Amino acid sequence: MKRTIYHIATELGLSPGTISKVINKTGNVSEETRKRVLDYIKEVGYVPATSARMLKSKRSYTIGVVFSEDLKIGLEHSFFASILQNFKSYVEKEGYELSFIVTQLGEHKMSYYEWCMNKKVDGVFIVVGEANDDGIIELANKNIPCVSTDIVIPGITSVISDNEDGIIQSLDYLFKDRSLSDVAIITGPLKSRSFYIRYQTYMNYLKTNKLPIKKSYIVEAESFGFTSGVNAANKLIEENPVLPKAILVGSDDIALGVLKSLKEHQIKVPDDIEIIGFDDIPFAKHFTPSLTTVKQDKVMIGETAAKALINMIEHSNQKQEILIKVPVSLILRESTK
Amino acid sequence: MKRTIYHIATELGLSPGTISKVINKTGNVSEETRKRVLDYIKEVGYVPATSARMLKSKRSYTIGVVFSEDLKIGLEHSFFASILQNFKSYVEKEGYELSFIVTQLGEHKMSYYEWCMNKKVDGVFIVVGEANDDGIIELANKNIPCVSTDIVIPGITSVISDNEDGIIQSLDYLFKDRSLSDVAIITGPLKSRSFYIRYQTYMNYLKTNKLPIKKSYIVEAESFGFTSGVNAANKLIEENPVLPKAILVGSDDIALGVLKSLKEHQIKVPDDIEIIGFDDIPFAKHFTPSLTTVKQDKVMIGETAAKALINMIEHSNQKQEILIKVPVSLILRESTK
DNA sequence: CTGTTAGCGCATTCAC
DNA sequence: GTGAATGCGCTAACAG
Repeated sequence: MKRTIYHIATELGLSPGTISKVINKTGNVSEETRKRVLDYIKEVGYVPATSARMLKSKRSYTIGVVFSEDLKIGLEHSFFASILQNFKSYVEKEGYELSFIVTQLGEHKMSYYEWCMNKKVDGVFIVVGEANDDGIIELANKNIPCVSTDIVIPGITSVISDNEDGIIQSLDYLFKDRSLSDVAIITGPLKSRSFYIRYQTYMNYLKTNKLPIKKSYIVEAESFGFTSGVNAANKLIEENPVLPKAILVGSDDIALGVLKSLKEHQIKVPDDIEIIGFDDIPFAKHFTPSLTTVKQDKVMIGETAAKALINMIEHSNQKQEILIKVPVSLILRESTK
Repeated sequence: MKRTIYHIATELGLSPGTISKVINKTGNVSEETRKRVLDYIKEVGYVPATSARMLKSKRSYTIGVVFSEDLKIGLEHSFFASILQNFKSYVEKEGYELSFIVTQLGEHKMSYYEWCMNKKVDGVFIVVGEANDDGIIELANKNIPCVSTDIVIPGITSVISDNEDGIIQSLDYLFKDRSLSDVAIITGPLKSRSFYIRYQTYMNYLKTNKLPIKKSYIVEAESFGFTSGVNAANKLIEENPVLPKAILVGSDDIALGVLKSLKEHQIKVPDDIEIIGFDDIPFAKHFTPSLTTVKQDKVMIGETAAKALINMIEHSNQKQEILIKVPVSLILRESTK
């Protein structure tokens, strides 16, 4: 049977207000009746109707997810999907649920922020989106708890892998442990922030360590995928009669393409050249040769973001621009010696 | 500024009821005022507060998504993620949004169905779940529009790839076009319905075509991934001094593992043995050798499911047990000749 | 400590 | 064709 607080109030000989109080842990209720109500509620399986509660209390225990499709990065993208999955698991344990933010409600087009107001979401998690997207900037400027990953947005908390450290670990390994001399880089599109940071770190590393910088050893892939890796490697090979001893690659997807190109050119990995990727996608360890790479901790990213957001929702509500860096680790496999 | 129908009513010199009528296309409103209201609404960007609307109208324009985590198939699983993505794109165009169904709301544990009632979702899309899960069975038995994919549940509409046809196409190719004699099968865990159907179809094909069935040519992988493919292939090789001419593999993930094992055993693909997978995962075309496989149309599955569900929601509301099969196609690549 | 009451913003009668 | 009244189920403020 469908019940309201009124039903359970009369059934218990109490008033609706009291029921509401015990449910919301607010106001004074004697321990005795509190327990009585709680027991009864559990017994009959009563749950407050979310819509009515939302109407009054102006919140929804729901977190909006920005997963823009404009970038044609959908849920198919395992990296983001995985972060979202881990985020989801965590917030659900805390009693929140997820709802995808859309920019259209029925007929009406609306901004992310309008949608949030309309749905009364408690906070938003920006998984995929562009830092200069108007909708996202509006969100950042309004007073609604926000956490992002991957992209960094002025004014809001971001949880992101320690890209710098990943590159430094890789480079230390190549230059120091392996004592190599020349390390090239094949980066992903530099308009993407993460790729840019990785590239920057590489450049800085060479500079601060007074290592030679060779322009032809720097190639920017035209896109994110395997094929662009193949193309980038082809270009590198073409332009360099003498190849570097190692290549740092901006992402595993691209790196696997690089490996493919190398194989087609009969260049042996890791004997002729060593390769290090970034991400540790599931397939990295299955490829032949398996790929040495910087592992991003998707579980920790998702959970850290979840914790940060819930904390903002339940406590401060204070928005602050923090960059939370999640540690990465270099996984050594066959593509390096 | 935040508005309610009352605001816009007074601003227009009308009454709230009238506004409501034009928004909901109900009752009689003169064409003139209708237009006036519509225009004004658009101008000021008014959108009815969902919570209030839900409270009254008992619906939410939201579709619940069952994406059980019990099977440890999360959003990371690209096949399901992709279907969900395509489903999402479609329903959003139609003005619906997605919300993940959870079984816990705050403190209270609840069933899928209770959650649906509470959230007043208009329908549910079962992406990942077990056919014999109590929660799912309850959903199927209640009067709420439901569509599933991958799993088939008594009483509800399911959208699923034409597994039979995929296997028949593969087998026809191998036996008829290529005139091979022996084709083995490495199937995924048979407790999974899709794998079971594929396996069944293989057996039936051999039987009806009076082809010899060799027990050692039938291997069930212990799990879904790459590694289980390696193991299964190892087992097949071990048990068969004389290898089959081709292997049908239950999924691409497994097939790539099989290719790896073959490579390690110095068995040439496709010269010594030909391989056909199932799914057409993104990586299938990048592997060396690239994998011939049966492509599942994730776009069509997602969209077909969306259409079916929206149709149920907006029209019949009649639940019916239908199995909608989505065509598959054999993609020829290097792993076959 | 508990009960009463007034909305939250909208949709739906039922009058007009 | 339009407006006023009522209630959806709940919370919060206030009385008692």
